[in-house]
Amino acid sequence: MKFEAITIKDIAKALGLSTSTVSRALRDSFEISPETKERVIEYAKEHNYRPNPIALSLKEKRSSSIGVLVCEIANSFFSQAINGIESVAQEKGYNVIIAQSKEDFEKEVSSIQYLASRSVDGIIFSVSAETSNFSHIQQLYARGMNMVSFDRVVDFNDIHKVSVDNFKAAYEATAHFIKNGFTNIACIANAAFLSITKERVEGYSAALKDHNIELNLDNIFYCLHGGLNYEEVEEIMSKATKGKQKPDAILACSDKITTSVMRYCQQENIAIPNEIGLVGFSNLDLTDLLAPSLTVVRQPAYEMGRIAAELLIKQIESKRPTKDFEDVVIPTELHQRASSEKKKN
Amino acid sequence: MKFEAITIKDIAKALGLSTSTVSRALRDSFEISPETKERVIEYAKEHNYRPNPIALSLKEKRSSSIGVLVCEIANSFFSQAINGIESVAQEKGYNVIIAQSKEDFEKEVSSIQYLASRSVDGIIFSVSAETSNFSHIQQLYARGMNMVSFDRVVDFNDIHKVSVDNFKAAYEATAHFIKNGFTNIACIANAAFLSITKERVEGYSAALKDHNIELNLDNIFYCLHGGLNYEEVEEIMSKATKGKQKPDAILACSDKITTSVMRYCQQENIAIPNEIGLVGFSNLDLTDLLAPSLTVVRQPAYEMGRIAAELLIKQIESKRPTKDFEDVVIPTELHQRASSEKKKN
DNA sequence: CCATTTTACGCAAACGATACCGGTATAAAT
DNA sequence: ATTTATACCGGTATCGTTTGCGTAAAATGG
Repeated sequence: MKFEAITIKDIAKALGLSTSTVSRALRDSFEISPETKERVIEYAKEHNYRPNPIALSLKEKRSSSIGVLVCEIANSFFSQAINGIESVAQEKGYNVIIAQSKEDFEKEVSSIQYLASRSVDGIIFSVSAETSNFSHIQQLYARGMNMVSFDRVVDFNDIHKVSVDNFKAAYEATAHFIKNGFTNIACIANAAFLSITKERVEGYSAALKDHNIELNLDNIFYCLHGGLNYEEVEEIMSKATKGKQKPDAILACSDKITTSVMRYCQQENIAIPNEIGLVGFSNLDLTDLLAPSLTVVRQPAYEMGRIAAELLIKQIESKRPTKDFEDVVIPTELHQRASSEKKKN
Repeated sequence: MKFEAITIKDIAKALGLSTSTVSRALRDSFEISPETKERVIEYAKEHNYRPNPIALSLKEKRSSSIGVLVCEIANSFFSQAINGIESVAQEKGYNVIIAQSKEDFEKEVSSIQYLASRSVDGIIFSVSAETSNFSHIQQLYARGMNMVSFDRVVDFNDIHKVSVDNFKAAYEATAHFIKNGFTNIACIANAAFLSITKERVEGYSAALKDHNIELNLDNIFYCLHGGLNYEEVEEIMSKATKGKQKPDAILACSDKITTSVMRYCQQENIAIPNEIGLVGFSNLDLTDLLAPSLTVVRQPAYEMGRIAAELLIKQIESKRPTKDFEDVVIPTELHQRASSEKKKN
């Protein structure tokens, strides 16, 4: 089945006019007599005429749509970010096309190529957990595609970036632990080469150092697949809690990891926070209702999405190549709750 | 800035061929000599040629993209469903364009019109909480747009529908309450005219009847805005719990409502399940970790998304108009946990 | 060696909308 | 009566791609 809609040609034929006249009448050109305009507009309205956006795209060399590449839509952080992106896009007359990498490098490359081949005017992307090489992105960017790097940002300059202050977020969370009396704090992070991972681990390390706690590299764990599967976190937790130097607190550096850690502790009957403290990055809006209520680092995902979309659309609609690249860094919020309160002994 | 990519014309000019020859060479036509093919393909590869999908769309009268209209992306049910839709779309070579109604009727109408004007080959939609009139959808559908009604389905026939067995879901949840000793069960549902609301309320009512509990209409509450804002649920909860016939259990009929009810109970220090039992529709994957662990009705959102996308794409690619319309009804899962266990007195 | 087939390619139309470059008809000005 | 201005409208190229048709040149057959 195909959806056949009325075209400017149909109107022209029906009214005995040329397509150019119809086009001008619809665009309210001064060269068309009021009567003709009226006839055309009436007919168009009656037959529910809409200009074919595809024909326009071809002519204008722009599609009025932007692509969004994330690892997974069904993730509170990303779905909130997409919400923000969609809001701005809607306001400015753009479509949003989504693609998922599922933390798979190959899928990321093919998705971005697919989006690229001129079906979108620009791309907002957060790289997959497997992405340590950005050449596919850099090439596309060099060829003139408008792009905004977002959340897990790239390591090269001259591109708009929107992210949170990951260093500070992890620093504050770690300092919060220390202030609450935890000393042997483990950090379960995402894949090691991701920007967010590096920054968070650095923040974590810096906080330890500033509080005169020696950094133990065995306390830092990486999830190669971003904690996409539970088993990954399970293995790490098993290793961490069954070692001789069992940590008394855990900083979980992603939504998925946080949830998995909590689930593991429940399954293994590890009491939070008495046996082990927990602070997690999470954008779920019911972490306050968990048992125990969870101390979280919350990222302003919606706002990040809005900013990224605004930057991208501004770049798309700019006549001149962008000169000043923004590196927007947004603060996170630490919500202090029960999971990180050490019981006084 | 504009992304200028190489076209078939550029290749033709560079190699001293006509565009038709290049086109045929790239499509491996038998009319082109092996040497010419080789030259063209080599050059195309070298310059990273990709056919312009917009030009193709114009010619083929299809865009290879499908639209998805939901009320809100940042909702676990819908983001999981979109995940499923995107998976199938990706497999079959389609783009996914998303739009949000934000539970607003006007926004739904404009979004669907926008998607419609031939920029998508088909639409998967779940209507907004404000939608009681389906004429905008029916008109578009009658004009030949491929559509699949999903989750909150329409009330007319001859269209593919994908939903869960809402009647049974609510029936089972209510029966579960009764079995556990609850008798004065309230039901907080979505907007009254939604298909899911009607079916759930009917299931709830039927379960009461089958267990010889008289239906009290004052125990049924509706959220006009689908519980999108907390205040809506707060008001209902306040009214429900401060009445003379205070319910001893609540069936919360959507993700948002469930979370809001829990939050209200915590704020007002209403003990779950001792003071009030709770079963909620929810697709969040950590409801087992809540305090208390939450009895939920879980909908197979990912699977629903996949089925809807498969039906839609099958319809799009079918030569003949669809005759047999599917009404796919998928069972839900009742996960029994602490929030609905009445303490024996 | 000529007739016929085959091979290999080019031309042009088509998809829908726009915009430049015209053209014609009427009316006003000279 | 001729020119000029103005108001209105049409023709056509364009965007990138595919495809039916046409046709040279080469290959084949007798």
